[in-house]
Amino acid sequence: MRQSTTEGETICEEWGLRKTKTRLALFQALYEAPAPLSIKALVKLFERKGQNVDKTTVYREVEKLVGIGALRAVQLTPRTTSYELGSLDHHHHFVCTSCDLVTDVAFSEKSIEKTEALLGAEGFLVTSHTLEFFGLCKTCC
Amino acid sequence: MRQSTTEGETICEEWGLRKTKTRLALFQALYEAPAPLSIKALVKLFERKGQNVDKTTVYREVEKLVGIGALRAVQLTPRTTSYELGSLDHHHHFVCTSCDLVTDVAFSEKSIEKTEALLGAEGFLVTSHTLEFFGLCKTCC
DNA sequence: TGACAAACGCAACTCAGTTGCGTTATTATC
DNA sequence: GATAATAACGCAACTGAGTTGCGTTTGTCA
Repeated sequence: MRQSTTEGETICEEWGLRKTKTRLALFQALYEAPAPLSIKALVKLFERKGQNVDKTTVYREVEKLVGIGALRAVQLTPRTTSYELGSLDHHHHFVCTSCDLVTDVAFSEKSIEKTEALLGAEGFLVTSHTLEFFGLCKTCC
Repeated sequence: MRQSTTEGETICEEWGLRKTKTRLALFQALYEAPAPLSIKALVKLFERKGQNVDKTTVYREVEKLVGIGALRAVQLTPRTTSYELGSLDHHHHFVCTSCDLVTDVAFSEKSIEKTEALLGAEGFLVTSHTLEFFGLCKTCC
């Protein structure tokens, strides 16, 4: 029985990164997760799999990986940041304000109104949205 | 010389709210500000005007006012929440990642791409945007 | 003007995220 | 396989936004 290559190992090779336990587990977890994960959720997940990792290590790891583009940080709640794989296509999220469920939303050049209508047709009731732009202003360009 | 009615007093009357010093100063500050203000910024502003207000009071005040719709909370940075008047037309924001300048962006049914092009024509370089939807999922509806 | 509820200040707290520092593990080279 | 360089790691202490409890003050209405 041959040893198969995990998703984490593949990503590490793509980015020329050391294959550490934490990093492999992190990529695997985010690859399997249906939605972005918070640091707290990641630490808990690793614990349940019998691999105790300090939160500081996870914070430093995601900071590095966001920096090189291997991960993306997403802000879906006021206080906590979550993370998803940087290789995913550009997309947005739907957050249920009652049960905290997070679903990916493909945007694909449609307008916000059309997207909301589409979500409505799928059974989601959209009550609000946030749209913020980031970049450089006139004087900082 | 007659006593003119301030913006804060008008808003308090509209919402049937007590005209407290903090509340009047809060509405006035947000009315005059060109962009959303954080709790820290508000406390500092009050201090500079010679009116010391405890941060707890400001937190409780904005919580109440967001609850009734007199204010809106906006999340433009990972850790801190800012506030703007709830009476403002639906709009979005441009955040300069270099100097933290925040500018209001009128959306008016256009697509994200058109809005980014418009901002570009005005001298802003948009490098990214966030779009998140909030509401109730299928099971919570 | 007095009574009542809303608003307030202060101290202590929670919790996400950060920093410093000494130790351990991964990888390239021998 | 041994070894040296460096990246990764764990732990403890810290920061800073936001919260809670509680006793006091203030705005409003009868």
